[in-house]
Amino acid sequence: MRIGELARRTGFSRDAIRFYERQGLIHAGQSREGTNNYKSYGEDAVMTLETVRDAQAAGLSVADLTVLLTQLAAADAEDFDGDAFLADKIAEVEARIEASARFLETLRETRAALIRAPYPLDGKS
Amino acid sequence: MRIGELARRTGFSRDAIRFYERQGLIHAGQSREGTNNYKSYGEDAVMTLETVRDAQAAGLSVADLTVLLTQLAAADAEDFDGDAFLADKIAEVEARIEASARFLETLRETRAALIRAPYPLDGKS
DNA sequence: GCAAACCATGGACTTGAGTCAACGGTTTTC
DNA sequence: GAAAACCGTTGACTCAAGTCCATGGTTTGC
Repeated sequence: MRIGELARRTGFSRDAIRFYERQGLIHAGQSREGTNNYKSYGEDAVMTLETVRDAQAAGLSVADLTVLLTQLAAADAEDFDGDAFLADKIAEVEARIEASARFLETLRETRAALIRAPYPLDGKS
Repeated sequence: MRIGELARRTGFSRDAIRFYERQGLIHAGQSREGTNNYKSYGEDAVMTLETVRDAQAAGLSVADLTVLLTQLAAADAEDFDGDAFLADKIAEVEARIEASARFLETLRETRAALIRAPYPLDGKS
């Protein structure tokens, strides 16, 4: 598919997709027709970009993602030390989820308090 | 306490703390002695900054935090419509936690696969 | 057959979240 | 009583993650 369809299907802008491609997150072949120089993306690009979306929500940088994805692709274990990186990122994401859950609880309590007492200055009226 | 202690106790840099103060996230009084112009922060600043740390992990911007904190302080319900903002942020954080959990699962599966088959190119040796 | 919609490339620009450097004043410590 | 460590302010700078714009070529819809 071409970049427009990929953009529609993933919700990323074309410019963002091009940016990710420059960073090595996804790869495209040339249109087999050779007549134009349009790039052509496979279904895997959709999957990758969906993962990218989740990873961003989890706080990973594009640089981190690039390392992860290229290391997974070339998982030939000579550089299996990528496991340390992986373990690192897992710990990071776990910590971020915990912090987020704490903060979510704060938000919920705050909201409950506001709803319970919408007019806190009204005690003696 | 002065900014150095606040920095030590929260793990934020002095510059970051000053930045948050400029953005209205925390507030300081002047040192009561008046002899110098050092700012003086209360215990509440420590709490606030701890919340800020969690909120950042949850993906909130400093601008969002400023709105939340000032709205909570001035929760006099004339502008109770802040509830909509609150509900919004709650939904956002929930979504981010779910995406993060999905991504975490991906990371874990990846790691398990790598550990199970550390030398995937070695099938026939 | 032509206008509208699409594509690639390059480079400049933007925004958020700080960091850094320089300056001069203050407090602490030896 | 100095040197080291701290403080405030200002303004320039950085870095990530894109966005925007211009230019020029290609495809598609009517």
